[in-house]
Parts: sequence; structure tokens; C-alpha cells
Amino acid sequence: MSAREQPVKEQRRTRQRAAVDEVLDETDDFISAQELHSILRSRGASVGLATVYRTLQALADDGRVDVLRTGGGEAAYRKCARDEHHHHLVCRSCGATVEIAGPAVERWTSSVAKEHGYVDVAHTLEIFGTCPKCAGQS
Amino acid sequence: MSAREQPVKEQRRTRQRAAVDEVLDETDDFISAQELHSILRSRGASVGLATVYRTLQALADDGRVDVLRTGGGEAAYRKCARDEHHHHLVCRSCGATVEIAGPAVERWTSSVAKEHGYVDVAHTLEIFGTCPKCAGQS
DNA sequence: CCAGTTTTTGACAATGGTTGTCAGTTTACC
DNA sequence: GGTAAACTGACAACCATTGTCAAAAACTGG
Repeated sequence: MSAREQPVKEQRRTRQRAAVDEVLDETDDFISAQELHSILRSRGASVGLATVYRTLQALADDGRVDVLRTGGGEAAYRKCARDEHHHHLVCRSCGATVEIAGPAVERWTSSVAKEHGYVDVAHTLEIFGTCPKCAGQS
Repeated sequence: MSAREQPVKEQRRTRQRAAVDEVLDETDDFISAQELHSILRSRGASVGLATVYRTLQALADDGRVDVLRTGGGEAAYRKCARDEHHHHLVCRSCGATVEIAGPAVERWTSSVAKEHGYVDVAHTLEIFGTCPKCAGQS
């Protein structure tokens, strides 16, 4: 979680990866591997489930998508606009996502960690709520 | 995540629940249901796995233990000292845990959420690092 | 203490997300 | 074109967690 600079292990361009990438590009909210897979199916672009998992995992490892662990224990993925570390404000009803930068939080977490002698520090922070649209309809 | 005041649904005192509670009391780090179960086994206090899961879930629902979603997708539980909402600084090597209160973060998250019109807000924040002891040994 | 009622337990099946396997396919490169 | 290495996909295997349901334990009022 510190030296994250591997030259992005060599990879080949394939129809399947392009398809996954395309769906991610079009989707603004976090989606699970399973959801992504069924979207691909419904489009006719048949891609194996295992391949979807592998592709998402590779993207996540390279930091090209953000990963979120849902309460139910499944992983959700999203291709984010900004490159730097940031957080998400997610609607627990419709999944609408707002990207948040929190320099203050970054500073706070690292100072707290240092205070206790911890090194090589990373953190996870996600905010869940109900977005205006969903709150309105009830 | 807002009105969390149910009078703790009536429950019966059983040997099994006492055993789970005891292990939680003695353990300062987060442990998974499976780990807890095998600790019980190794002590001779045989408790069914399903029971361990049910008990932990009940405790978590009542807010009497904190739950952490590990990267591997399993849930880890810990009985915490303080009652109010707080966060954890966890050693990714030995699991040593420090409880952290972060009023500033609480304020920040709710103001950010409000700013975007989100209501009924909750958040998760955990800090991972390597504790002094583990860092020393390498 | 006793019988009745309700909760709890536990062994096991079932679920569901995710990963491993491995032969067949595709890509990159010469 | 031909070859080696990477990739794919169908399916089995895993593993944490939850559901099932009859038997066992805990409470409760006699």
C-alpha cells in the first residue's frame, strides 16, 4: 500500500477486456462483478464470468478502478474520474456516487497513525446516505 | 443507521452465548467468526458454528461489538471499550488495534454529505498500518 | 420441583460470491 | 505464416455465511 508503481504488468488487448472497460466507462455507479457480467450478456457481448472477475481484479490491482466492499460482502467496482486517492459519497438506495477529496482526512489519518508509531499507513473511508432524489420520493 | 434504540430484543442466557462473550472479552483484536469458533473448540467448549455466527450477528445488531469487513471479504468482530462511534487503527501484520475517536472526521463527513443533499448519513473509516513492534522485527 | 411454552442449539444442506483448473483459442512478434 | 506466451471459458472447487428443522435447554407459572 506504499510503493504502488509497478509498470502495469504487460497485458494483451482482447475483445473481452475492451468490453468490460466499455461498461465501466459508461457506468457512473459502483457495480459488482456479477452485475457487470449480466450487462455484458444482455448486450450479446458474451464474456465468461471468470474473465470478468479476472479483468476487474487486474484493473483494481493497477489502481485503474476503485473497489468498494459492500455490506453484503461483495465487491463493487467503479472507474473514477480523478487519479489521486479520494473517497465516495454513495446513495444506499440508487447507488449514485459523488467523488470526494478530503485532504484534511488524509492528514488526520496519517498523523494519528504516526502518533501511535504505525508506519506504511493506508485507510478506507466511505460515506453512505440517501441522495436528494431518493429522499424526495421516499 | 439513525434510530437505533430497540430495547435489545429479549434473549436467554445460555452456555454458548456466555462462551462467545468470554472469548470476545479476552481478545483485544478483531477476530472472525471462524477463528472464534476454533478457539472455542480448542478450549473444549464446543459450540456450533451456526450458533457462533448467530450470536455475533445479534451482538453486532445491538451494537455491542464492532464489525470490520476484511479485505478478503470476511467479517471480523471486536468488543470495544468505548460505546460511542469510533474508528480503528489496525496493524495489518499482527492485528493489534487502537481505538480512535475523530470528532473532526464525524463533522467533516456529515457536512460533506449535507452539502450534496444526502440525508441519513453513515460512514466507515478504518486505518491500516504496521505497528511499531512488527515494523521493528520486519 | 413439574409440565408447558418458547427460544436456542447444532448438524447438515444450501447458497452465493469468488477463485482454481486446464484444454482450446487468441494475441503479439519474428 | 508460425510459434511461444497470454488469455479465455466452462465448470469444479472453495469458503464464508445462512437456512432448516428436530432435539435440547431455558424460562414461567403453578
